[in-house]
Amino acid sequence: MSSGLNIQIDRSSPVPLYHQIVQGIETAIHSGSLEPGTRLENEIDLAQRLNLSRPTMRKAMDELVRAGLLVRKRGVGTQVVASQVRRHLELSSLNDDLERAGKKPTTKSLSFSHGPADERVQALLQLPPGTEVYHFTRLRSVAGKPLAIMENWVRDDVVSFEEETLNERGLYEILRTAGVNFRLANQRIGAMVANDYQAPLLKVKSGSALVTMERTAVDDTGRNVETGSHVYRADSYSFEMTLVQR
Amino acid sequence: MSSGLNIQIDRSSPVPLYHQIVQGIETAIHSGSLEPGTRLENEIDLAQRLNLSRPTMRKAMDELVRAGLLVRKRGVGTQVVASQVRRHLELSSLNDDLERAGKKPTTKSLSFSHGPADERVQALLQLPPGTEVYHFTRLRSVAGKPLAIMENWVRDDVVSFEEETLNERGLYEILRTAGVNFRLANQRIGAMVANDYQAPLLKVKSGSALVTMERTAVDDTGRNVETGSHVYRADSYSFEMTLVQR
DNA sequence: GATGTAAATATGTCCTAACAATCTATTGAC
DNA sequence: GTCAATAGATTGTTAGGACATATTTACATC
Repeated sequence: MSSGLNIQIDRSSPVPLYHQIVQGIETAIHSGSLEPGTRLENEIDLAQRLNLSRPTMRKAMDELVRAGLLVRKRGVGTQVVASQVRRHLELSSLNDDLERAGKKPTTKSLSFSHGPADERVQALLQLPPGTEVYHFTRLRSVAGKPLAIMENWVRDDVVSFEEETLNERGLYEILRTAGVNFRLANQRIGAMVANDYQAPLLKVKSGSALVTMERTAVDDTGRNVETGSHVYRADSYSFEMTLVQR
Repeated sequence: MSSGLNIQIDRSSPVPLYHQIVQGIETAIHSGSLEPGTRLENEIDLAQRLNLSRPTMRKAMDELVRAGLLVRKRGVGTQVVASQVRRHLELSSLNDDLERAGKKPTTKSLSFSHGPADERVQALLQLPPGTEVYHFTRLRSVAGKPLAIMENWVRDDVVSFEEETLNERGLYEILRTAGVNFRLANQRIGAMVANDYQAPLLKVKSGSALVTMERTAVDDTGRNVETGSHVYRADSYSFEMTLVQR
């Protein structure tokens, strides 16, 4: 079964060629023109037909394999994965995720302070002596329905801002604007039951299930810029991800 | 600050060169000889010094960047990440994880059956007509302490086994032995509170927090081999992971 | 009919080479 | 002194080629 893959390559575009391929195949899969289970043409033919070198084609396929859209097997070929592939758990903020999903999240600041960090936060952010932190708590809602309580600590040598800003823009958006380029984050997902402080804020009964998430984010200079501890209503939120065998 | 990185390369080894580099740098970081924040030599020099081509060196570094151990910045250089990097959330089973951690998990089968799948499982596994499934529930404990209740469905055209086998070996181990090569998995992590069935099995009070995980695993031929729905005691289990910016 | 062998096919690894884009630090002009 | 242009350093992208290794298929042999 030949794939009949037809991708437009624009060599004058600033978008790297391999990324154009990634987008092209992604689109073909999501649009249904590449059905699950389809075997792709082999790398060499495909590269030749699109006037690309094999390394470029391979780099594109590598990305798709890592993203979980394709499966490769030596000596056999490359196949479209036969499953509804979920978006990879990306390094993004809740705010971004919601906006991308077409929702309109609102945020309300519950507390805001600026000063020295306690020992735990100092260790998590590996703060240099003298560096202080912003510490704040926010309630995020969608369509009037509370979704998450978010407590965060941000080092004050990367950005400076006021409490009001947090009501208008997402934290990651603020940090990106300030020139912070996030590269990776360590996070831990668990569960707890809502206590008497959380329950009324999230409009759930005390004792309801909550998803917890703790995250520390690192920027491209290697600094631990931000750490946070969030809780989500379990009936409205869960973490989806695709794991790929290395 | 030069890194003084010294890695032994064995060209007669069957282990790919780029993977030897990955291991070498990983070891150097974990052993402390490459401290967090250290700038590595540039790719070209490093490749030359180890008698490798730059693409090979880059491939190794790519992996380490994806694994969250290194951070690269164009025009600047490559740095060791200044954070305690957690192991990436891998495509592995709970049993594997526990054994790797030195624990000795025990498993008790709670139910076992073989027959046609219901609609939901049929869709999740994209079962071809006529294919049936094994359906079973297990309780996993560590040091006598119950940790998780695991309900799984496995298509019967990849493996055949008995209930007793599940008490002795992990599911993924059984499947791998049967020649299944897992490539990726889609999973969703959430939370719930323990109901009256779960609570006594896990030896927690009804209403305690549980972490939930649903997973469907795909093998190297693109088949959805297995799907499962697990619950974990929230006081003993959480999911840790490193997210990397693409 | 079962079994082993070889060829065809596909991905995996590795190399050399060149140029582009970005960031830093320095230099020079005003 | 300040700001802009520039040079150097470093990673990012792309090309083309060669050989290795795994898998399947077809064929020959027993």
